[in-house]
Amino acid sequence: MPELPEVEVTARGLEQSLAGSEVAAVRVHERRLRWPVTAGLAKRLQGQRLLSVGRRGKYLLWRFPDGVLLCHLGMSGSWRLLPGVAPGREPHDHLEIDFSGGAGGRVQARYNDPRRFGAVLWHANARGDVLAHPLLASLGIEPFDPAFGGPLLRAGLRGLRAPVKQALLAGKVVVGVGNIYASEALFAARIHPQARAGALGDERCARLAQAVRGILGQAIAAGGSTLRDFSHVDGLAGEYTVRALVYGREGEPCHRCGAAIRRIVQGARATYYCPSCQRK
DNA sequence: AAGGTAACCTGACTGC
DNA sequence: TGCAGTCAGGTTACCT
Repeated sequence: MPELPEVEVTARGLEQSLAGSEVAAVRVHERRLRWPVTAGLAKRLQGQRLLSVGRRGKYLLWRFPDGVLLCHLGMSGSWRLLPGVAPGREPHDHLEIDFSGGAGGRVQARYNDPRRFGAVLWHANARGDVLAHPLLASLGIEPFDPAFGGPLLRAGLRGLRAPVKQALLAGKVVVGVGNIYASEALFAARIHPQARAGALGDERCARLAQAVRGILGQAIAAGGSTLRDFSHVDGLAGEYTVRALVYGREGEPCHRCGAAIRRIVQGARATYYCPSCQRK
């Protein structure tokens, strides 16, 4: 589920409803996520006012006066907002945070994560800037940073012998390109997923940078809907119809040239591409 | 030091 | 219907 667009939309939703309100209670039902949920989380959060909710890569950053709640959704995590003091729990609801005193009155945020690949960690301000946290320090540039573009992408890929698909996915050059969007961006840029990352020239890097930004931007505009599941047109006169052009379409005709879409495996992950439109 | 691979987990789906 | 096997949108840790 969660690639960058969904994380971005989640951050905006949380910030809109919860910023300015205060943590009234925290209940941790299951600590065993990717790493154990920080011990004593309730004590650290209790009574603190949520300042903002942002994002770095696919990490959510809940900023409080004393520190930052770092949260990653892994493969199957999600946050839901429930009005008031919502009773009952669904399977895989691992964490609940009750907020009060904000614009929306009492609101509860619940973290659900069937596969438990996600993370919920507290970073105290006393430990320094959260962006220097080991999980964040080596992340690539944000795709919507004005500095990101062909030249920076090319500089980042220089010298890499890995296939460009895997270089994108690694997130060391630019963050936010998940498995679906990697295939989609390469299709949009007409670059073969097995092309050597370091071999891409100025022009193809410029196309790829633009494709990455374009695809992610579209998905955010469409409300963070993930390409794969998105099958219906939304109400706005079909303005934001986002669908996968190659991902999950093995054997189906390419929308650009009609050739059969191929599926290969790179680093144990599926990649889809058009063998005719995309060149090494 | 870049690059490959195993590992973390549950659930949905496929084919016998 | 049941059961085994495969695959899933992410990332780190570890080995070469």
